[in-house]
Amino acid sequence: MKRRAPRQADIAALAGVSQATVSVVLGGNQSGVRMSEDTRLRVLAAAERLGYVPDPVATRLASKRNHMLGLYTFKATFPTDVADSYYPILVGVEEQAAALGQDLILFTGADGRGERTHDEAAIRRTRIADGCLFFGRHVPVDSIEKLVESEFPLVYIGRRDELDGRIPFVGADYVAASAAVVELLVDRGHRVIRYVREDDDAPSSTDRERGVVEAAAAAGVDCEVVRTAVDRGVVERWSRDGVTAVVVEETDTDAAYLAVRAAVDGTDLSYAVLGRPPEGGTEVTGFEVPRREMGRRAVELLVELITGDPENQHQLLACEPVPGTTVKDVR
Amino acid sequence: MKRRAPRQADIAALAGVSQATVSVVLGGNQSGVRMSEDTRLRVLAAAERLGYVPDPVATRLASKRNHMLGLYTFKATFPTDVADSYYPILVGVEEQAAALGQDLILFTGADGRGERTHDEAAIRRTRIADGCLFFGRHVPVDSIEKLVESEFPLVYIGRRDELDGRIPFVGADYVAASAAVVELLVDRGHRVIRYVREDDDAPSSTDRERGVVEAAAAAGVDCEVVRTAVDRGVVERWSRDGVTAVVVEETDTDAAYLAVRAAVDGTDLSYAVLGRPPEGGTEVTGFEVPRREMGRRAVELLVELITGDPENQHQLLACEPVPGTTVKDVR
DNA sequence: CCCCAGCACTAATACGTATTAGCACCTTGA
DNA sequence: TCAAGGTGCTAATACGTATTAGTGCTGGGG
Repeated sequence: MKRRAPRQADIAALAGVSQATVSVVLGGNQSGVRMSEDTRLRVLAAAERLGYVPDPVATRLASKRNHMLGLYTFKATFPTDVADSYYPILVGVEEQAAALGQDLILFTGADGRGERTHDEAAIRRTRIADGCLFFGRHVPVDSIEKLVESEFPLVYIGRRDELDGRIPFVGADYVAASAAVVELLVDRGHRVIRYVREDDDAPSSTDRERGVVEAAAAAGVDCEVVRTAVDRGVVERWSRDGVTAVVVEETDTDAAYLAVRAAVDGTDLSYAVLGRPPEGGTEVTGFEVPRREMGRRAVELLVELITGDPENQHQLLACEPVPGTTVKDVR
Repeated sequence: MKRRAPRQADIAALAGVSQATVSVVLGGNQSGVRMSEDTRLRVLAAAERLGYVPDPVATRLASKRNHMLGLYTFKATFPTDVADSYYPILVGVEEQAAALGQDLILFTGADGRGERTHDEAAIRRTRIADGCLFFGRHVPVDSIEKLVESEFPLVYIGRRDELDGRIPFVGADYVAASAAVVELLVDRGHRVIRYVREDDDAPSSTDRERGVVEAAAAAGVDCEVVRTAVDRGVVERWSRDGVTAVVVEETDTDAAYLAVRAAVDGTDLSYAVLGRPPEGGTEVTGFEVPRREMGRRAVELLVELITGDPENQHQLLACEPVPGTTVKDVR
């Protein structure tokens, strides 16, 4: 009783032509095969009547494109925490994909646990799409290298420098944005500051550190980098050392930021964040990562890679500064 | 320079066997073909040496299912407003899809504008997946009917009664939940209330109205249904008429709710919402729609439909009451 | 009447893997 | 010596579409 989805062969039978003819007609006759208008219309009518939809898998096997973009993230795609940093990225991706007429395949990985492992098989599966976006703090280099080697179009969301720059990406310019935060502190008179960061060497962390350290050096400011947990005790020590401001990295969990905020509360230390924490009353000094725009641009770049005329395979987007209210002037 | 990825045929040549043998060996010999251990090892060794990786596209073409579920929504999939009501649904869908080893295809529609029209072609495209989830206040009946007719597995998120119940769904029991809200008002002594609803006859609206009206009738309470905009003037009139409480429908936009809240502010009218508006200080009396669970269950049901042993094709989930603080006692 | 030039299609094949019927060979027993 | 039964593998085909070389037809000119 179960009617199968219609295929080109069914259309062909209905229209009294061959499967090849159907393929040619539905494909818009790219190769310029001679075809009467009458036949063309008969085929189209038959296709319409049967509600034909091309099988993307077969399409893909037989040729090139199927107008689907993959999206592979190294954790649950829809995090429970709505405020999570990459929701805006997804918004941008979806927007631009729709604008360019591409569907989206979310590769969920097969394990079903939240923490996505770097699953070889799952990553390979991305080949079903015309190309794939990847997102995550780290790169499973071997798997990704295989894809890159075989010239499978892919774009990372976030700067990457693995594989000698052979990984195209759209990222945020954390170096410049972080430097700007430090410069703001300097302008306000701060001369002794601390930088608290995650103990994890993803580019998004090292870039921020670079921006901070370089800007501090350029201004001749004392800036120690701290990779350990911060509490009241640490803050008191800082005060004795003449520290007047703290800069904190922002991450998904915001653990470091929250710790610093709690420890600093009630003191007269200034603080700033290298990003923009979820709203919570006070506007914290820092900058806005253009996540939505990153999503959009990543899709744009990916489609360019697929169609073969990529503009700039390594894009860094500027971050808008957020003045905020958590940095005071130092006399 | 572009080395083709090795195929089973290459392995076969290297190991001195046929492609079929390679397929059998690499497939773990599910069908119990007789095979000497020696040959098996030769094949595996050859595969290893060539760094073979199965082509997922070909694999899927050759087998029947592709382990992809579609998700079609009648507006932008990732709404800009993060608090939007269906984000939690997506979370549930993704969770359960991952748990069941299914990938997700988000059909973006080809037009690229935010407001998704009921796009025939886009809806047909859902056939790409093994089955598809649909979500939206209304049903494009003709398109959906074609899918249902051809026994394409689909599940609506939200109750539907179109097509004589031939549309499987997972919805929320708004009738019961709405009745419970009215019963709570009655318990607190309210005898004259008003029900403000959208002027739109989606099932999620009519179900709520039914719950409210039936519960009011059962309790012998005066409850007029209001479909027009509410402002200060209206509220004042209500007060003169002895109204002590208002019940408001909750929707995506929350326009009605916000209007009522504003109009009621400062008066001593009680109010309750048929749902749970985004946090904004006070906890409003109402109920929690189990959206995430709906997403999960919808995926579950869809997979059952695909594999052929559906439990219950029409599921209504209970909503957890939220006591809240916006209903006062009436002496 | 034959030949050639278009015309309108189609036959054949490729893409890479999965599935299964069945072939060729060997051993054993009578 | 032949049948029966077992072993080890392969030929053939399916999956659905894209591509291209080529086939049969028609009509007009010589």
